[in-house]
Amino acid sequence: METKELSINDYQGIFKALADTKRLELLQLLSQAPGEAICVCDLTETMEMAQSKLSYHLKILLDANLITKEKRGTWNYYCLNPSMLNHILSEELCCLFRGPAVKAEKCCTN
Amino acid sequence: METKELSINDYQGIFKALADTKRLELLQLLSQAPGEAICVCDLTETMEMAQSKLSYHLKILLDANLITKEKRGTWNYYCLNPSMLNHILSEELCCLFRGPAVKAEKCCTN
DNA sequence: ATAATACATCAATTTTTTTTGATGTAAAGG
DNA sequence: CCTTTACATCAAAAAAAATTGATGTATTAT
Repeated sequence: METKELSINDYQGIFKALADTKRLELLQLLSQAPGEAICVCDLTETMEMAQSKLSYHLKILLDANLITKEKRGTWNYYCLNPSMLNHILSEELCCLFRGPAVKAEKCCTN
Repeated sequence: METKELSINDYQGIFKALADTKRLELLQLLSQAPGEAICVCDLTETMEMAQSKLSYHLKILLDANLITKEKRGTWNYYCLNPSMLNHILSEELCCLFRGPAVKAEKCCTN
């Protein structure tokens, strides 16, 4: 999915999605599971959050196009969307929230 | 001022400050006045905002360390804080909200 | 001095977000 | 089938942020 021509309003929405500790932790968590997809049930444990709350926050990240979702049977797997994250965040923040850069950059030593 | 060791909570605050159309427009406006300092009274005109509202939003940007403030007499002049902006935002966003990069990068053709 | 300008800040209100618990649905398991 | 698991979503309540108008205080200008 191409990231193109975002309006100032889109940016507001994206930053709003990033403007929450829980959601930043979610991104961090997703970025630490390299390649691995993570389902909501895994997250409820790790994040110690009620499921409905988790779904709520995941949806916000999803709507902002910061993560992607893939349904497999009953499970919903979430991943980072590096293209959007790279478009928004600085190199310096990559290790925190963005996960390893896609384009084989010298980003995140792993 | 050095940008160092920000916590996930700090980032939440910074993104929250960015998560508003008016504030993004303010950054954009500041970034378009290269070098020039801008006082609140100028902004009230350009932004068509009540003064108290403007002060409120400027304070949020200021608290997030995204802009700086300098008092000269009755006037308060605001500028971008490139060090923070560069730390947070991608190169791609520089032309929109960050103003020309400090370190003579090929950023923002002006 | 007096008046006008340039703000910050405050209190009250409105608007937006977040949280919580409940409900519904589809898939998987027995 | 019947039960359990894995979700999304919804409505009500709580919490946080934004707007508005008013007030106060420097600082210029007259």
